[in-house]
Amino acid sequence: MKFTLGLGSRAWRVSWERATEAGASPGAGSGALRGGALRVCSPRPGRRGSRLAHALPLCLSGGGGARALPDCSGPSPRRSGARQLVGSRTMEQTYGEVNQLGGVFVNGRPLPNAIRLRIVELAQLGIRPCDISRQLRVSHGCVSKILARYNETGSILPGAIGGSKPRVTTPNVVKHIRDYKQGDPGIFAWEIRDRLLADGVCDKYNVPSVSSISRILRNKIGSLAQPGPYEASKQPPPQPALPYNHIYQYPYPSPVSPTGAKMGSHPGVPGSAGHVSIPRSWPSAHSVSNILGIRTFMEQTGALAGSEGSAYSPKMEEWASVNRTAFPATPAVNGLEKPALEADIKYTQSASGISAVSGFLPACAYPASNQHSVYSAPGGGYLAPGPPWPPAQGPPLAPPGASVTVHGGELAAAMTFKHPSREVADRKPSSPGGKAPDALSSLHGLPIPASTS
DNA sequence: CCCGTCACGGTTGAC
DNA sequence: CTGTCAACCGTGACG
Repeated sequence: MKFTLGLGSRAWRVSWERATEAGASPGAGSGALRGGALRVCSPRPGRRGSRLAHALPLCLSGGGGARALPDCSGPSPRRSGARQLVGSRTMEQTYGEVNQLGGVFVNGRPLPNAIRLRIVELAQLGIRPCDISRQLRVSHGCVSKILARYNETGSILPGAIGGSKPRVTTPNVVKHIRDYKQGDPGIFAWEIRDRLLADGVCDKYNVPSVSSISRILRNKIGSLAQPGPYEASKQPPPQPALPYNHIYQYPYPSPVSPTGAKMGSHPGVPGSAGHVSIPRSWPSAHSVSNILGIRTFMEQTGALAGSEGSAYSPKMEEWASVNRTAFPATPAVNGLEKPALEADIKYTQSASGISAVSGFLPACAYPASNQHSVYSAPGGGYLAPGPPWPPAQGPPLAPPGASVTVHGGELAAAMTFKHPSREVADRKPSSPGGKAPDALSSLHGLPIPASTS
């Protein structure tokens, strides 16, 4: 399979190659509606139509002032008609769509980590993907994808969205090229390339192409008789990676411990009869076990408060290195692609705006910042729209201890990464009888529906 | 019925 | 500031 988003290596053009750009005809409706989308290879007769055309009003933030910024920044308002807003205030519109299962999603955006986590969690409990799909109301394709990725990388986090491939011609590289050139004016670009590799300045993944080197020689070196703009000023030139640093702040707005407790498993802890053999010991802070840990509300609040702070930096870095070490060119720091946290960041940022959870929780688990708020349906949370699944009867599958109901708050909280040191303490022993909803039952005084099914 | 796959329309963020 | 590009997203249908 492709999709090798390997932990360590961030191949920018990974295998997940798809013909994408090829025939994408922009314009049509949102994904949900793209009924007419033509499938190049196999035209489907009747693609489903507009069932989703209407979006649901999910609440959203009412929260009133919570959001730091008016969401203008969100997905461009008024893009496809399909998107819909869920808010009452114009500025706070958020967009969301409902899939066939009744779940809410934001086209183009990753599912909340809480959901992702839940998917993995349920899978480990032995629940079949199809059931997970129904329970969480996430398309099975998505469930499949997330589980596949998890199995492959050990991470439940989405990949890096947006951005550009890190530059390979870092100041350091330029400097070396210049040195080589100065040392041997007649040196060829390809020789420089070889030397960069030989000297360990670059590796095969980030060595500049010959043409790039030529360009550097022509544009930079050529005129650089003296200290280049780079080193003169900044010693360690900003590595491309830097931009990703901010990611490390990873507060997830919603606290509360999720059922994470339920599994409460460390990589090897009893509990999940994971059909997904994942007893991997995943050093990452994002390991499922860690993730399942819950941060305390206060902890989170604090984190949120200091949005700019480095509440989680240490950990994140740790994770970073684990997760994305591979990009040689970009040293450690960014080992972590912003990517992973990206989504959360957003939440984070907005959260910070909210100042305290209090603001966002009442109505929405997430600060209503643009799309994200979509996931925060009031009370019901992500699953809100639509009848409980299965519709009328109890969940057929859920093992006793694994009721899979998801609460909005829970979801939001699920992904909070707790500090390792607290992990154990915070975790509740999983109780066979249930997932300890109590932890979730109230948040900051707010009652959260114990269960929806 | 299940599930892996992939086109699609979408968002994001660096340049 | 805006546009472009290339990454990723989840959905939904195919097989």
